[in-house]
Amino acid sequence: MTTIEETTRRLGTVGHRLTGPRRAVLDAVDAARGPFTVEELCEALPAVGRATVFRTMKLLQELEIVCRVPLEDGSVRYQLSHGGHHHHLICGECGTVSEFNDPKLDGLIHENAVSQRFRLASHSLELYGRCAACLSRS
Amino acid sequence: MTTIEETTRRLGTVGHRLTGPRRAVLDAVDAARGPFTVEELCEALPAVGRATVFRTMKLLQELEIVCRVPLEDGSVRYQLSHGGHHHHLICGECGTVSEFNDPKLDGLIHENAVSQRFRLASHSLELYGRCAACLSRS
DNA sequence: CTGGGTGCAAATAGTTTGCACTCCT
DNA sequence: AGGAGTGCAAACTATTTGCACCCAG
Repeated sequence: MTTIEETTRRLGTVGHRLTGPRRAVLDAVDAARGPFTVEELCEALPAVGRATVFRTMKLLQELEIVCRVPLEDGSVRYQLSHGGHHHHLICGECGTVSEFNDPKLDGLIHENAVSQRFRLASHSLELYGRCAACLSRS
Repeated sequence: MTTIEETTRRLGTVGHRLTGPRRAVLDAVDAARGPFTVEELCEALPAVGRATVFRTMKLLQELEIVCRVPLEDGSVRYQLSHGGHHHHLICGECGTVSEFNDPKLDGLIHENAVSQRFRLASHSLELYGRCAACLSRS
């Protein structure tokens, strides 16, 4: 099932409308190979209003269709997500962002919270460095 | 040794000047009990120019005197840091941010990077939830 | 005395909001 | 038909920059 089909279905079940602009944003997000900024999305969709792009991106984040990727310099990218809890491997050379998940890691994070008597609600972990492709290329 | 004394020394060794405005920013940072925004710092220091506050904060981050704390909503706070590598426990109720460090955790993060053939340069981990003080209060 | 540092104002970037209008369902 | 969704422009928040002036070393 494509992202678009799946999302169309999800939008419906959650009581949202599938409108032209939303479809356009979704297409653009789906077509993007890697991470992108809202600005880039706006440029790719001159027919869609800026505010709508922002509103739609917020919606897609809530639906876990895209995820927010914070870079080291404080800027933010977005990327089509596989959904669910995960962490990011962010390549500083090519910009590629891949997702990974490790229950052991999450467990250890939880243990730390417990030992500090902290009630953990969520956490975020980003790894910065160079991806395998860039390493082999150099 | 106080933060101010230590920083004065550090500024000198790295070839930076200890000026009035820098001293003022440093005093304000040192006086802050918890995390703060640059905006709050500016309000507390009407005599210091906005740009200088930003420039000084950037400098203090490089010297690891303060650290940047990204909140869940994407906004950013700063806080006097103990320096060195650490992670954050961020209380969504009182806003308190405490630092912690766990070599086992860092080790596991490293293992994940290795298994993905990713050359890890750095990473950041933030835990969001409620601190012990807030939990016992309710 | 001289270059790093500063203040100010303007510029830039990123995001949100008010409101009249549109169009899915 | 009716309310969710949209476009636009203006408002906002956050941060940076150009430039003339200043002062710590």
